[in-house]
Amino acid sequence: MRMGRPRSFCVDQAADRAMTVFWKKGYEGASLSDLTTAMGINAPSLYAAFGSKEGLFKAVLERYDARRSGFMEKVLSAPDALGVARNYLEGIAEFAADTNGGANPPGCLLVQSGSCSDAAIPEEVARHRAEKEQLLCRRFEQAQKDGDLSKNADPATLARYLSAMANGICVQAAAGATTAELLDIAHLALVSWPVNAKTAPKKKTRAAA
Amino acid sequence: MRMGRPRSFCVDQAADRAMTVFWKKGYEGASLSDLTTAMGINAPSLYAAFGSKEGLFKAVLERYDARRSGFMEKVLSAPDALGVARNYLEGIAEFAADTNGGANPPGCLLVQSGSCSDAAIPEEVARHRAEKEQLLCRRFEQAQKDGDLSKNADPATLARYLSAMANGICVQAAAGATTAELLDIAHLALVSWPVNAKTAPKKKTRAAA
DNA sequence: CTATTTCTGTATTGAACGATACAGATATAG
DNA sequence: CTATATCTGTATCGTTCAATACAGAAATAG
Repeated sequence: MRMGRPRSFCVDQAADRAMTVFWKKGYEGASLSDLTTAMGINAPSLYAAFGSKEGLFKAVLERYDARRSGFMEKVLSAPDALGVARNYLEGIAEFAADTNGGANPPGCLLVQSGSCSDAAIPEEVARHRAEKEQLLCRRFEQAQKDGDLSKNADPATLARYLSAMANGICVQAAAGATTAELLDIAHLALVSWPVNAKTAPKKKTRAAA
Repeated sequence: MRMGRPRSFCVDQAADRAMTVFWKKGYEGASLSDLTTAMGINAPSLYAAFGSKEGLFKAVLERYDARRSGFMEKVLSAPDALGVARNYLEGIAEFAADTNGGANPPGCLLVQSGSCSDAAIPEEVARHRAEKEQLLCRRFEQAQKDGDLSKNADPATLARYLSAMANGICVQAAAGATTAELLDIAHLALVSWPVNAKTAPKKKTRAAA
């Protein structure tokens, strides 16, 4: 054990509790008072552990990613590109409407804080979103090699499309849409998938794998 | 002219200047100091004209709607449902990436401020988004009567789909996507339009995955 | 044991927040 | 003209903000 008085709280648990505050109120809306109360610690402990409010927020984003890494793995492990897309959008639709028993508001933490007096915050959040978009893009590049995605399709565009759709679903969820409504949107979005649609980007029909 | 000393500034112009501040920094991030500086007036004048920071924000939202009412009219006046959808998404894609010569950031004012310590703000913004969604829904109901939209399609779902897509496009724009990228997304989203797709949604009843 | 290190709670910091009191300026009403 | 009403700028209100100083508590190291 390290020298000195041991920490009396769990950093991960504290970050989890801070997450719900940021989620509900946004970065600027979450005051230090809100945060320390929810985390069950005092301000000096927060600063010792996370450095600053921004440091805490970044730690929360990392924790958010860690929580949802299992979801992305499941999405990417689908047997073909369409399966990936379906897993992704359906998963987002269900997740976005899930308030986790009231622990968090509907929507997605990474789609909040779109603007902020400190521009570093929206940029940081956007970076986390872009990470997932890139995972999708890479997966679709592989799908093209595997032959389960049309050579005419552009993996980057498809990934951007899914990402945009997912973000839009989260906005709708935050405004109170039901899971069923979100799933309807997701399914409508999947109709345009190159393998399904007759009017694929750059016209050339291709047999399904 | 009214009794008393006349107002020395234009309310609409002041609201326009406040709009860019809210747009860049969000509701909470925009301080009274930021706002009065941009508006070129002092705090008492702001409070006399708008009542409060929240009152100013609501006035800005109304002004935003007024500015874009011409766009919605043009969108809704398309000859058929697909034309409406295309006008809408293409217009959003172009608008979202347009910084108006640096006057405003990319994205949409109505997609910012997703969370806030005062929940009335996200609700107000969501209400303004929902207004446009309802306009689309009504237009699609009319399109069904006119026969240029499949009877199997659900106008409300289609409107929600377009709205979600538009919001997603705005999120991508705020993160720095180019007009061309946004248009690619928009066009991909239009492929799923019932009139185009062979696999149109056949049942209005909600089905689980 | 003593010395050192690190965390804890209390109490507080200066700055910035949203919002006003006030007095002077400028209009109308009679 | 005087009286009244409304807007203007200055100067400031009390509150809350994010962030710390400090002293005591609780661990290790020798």
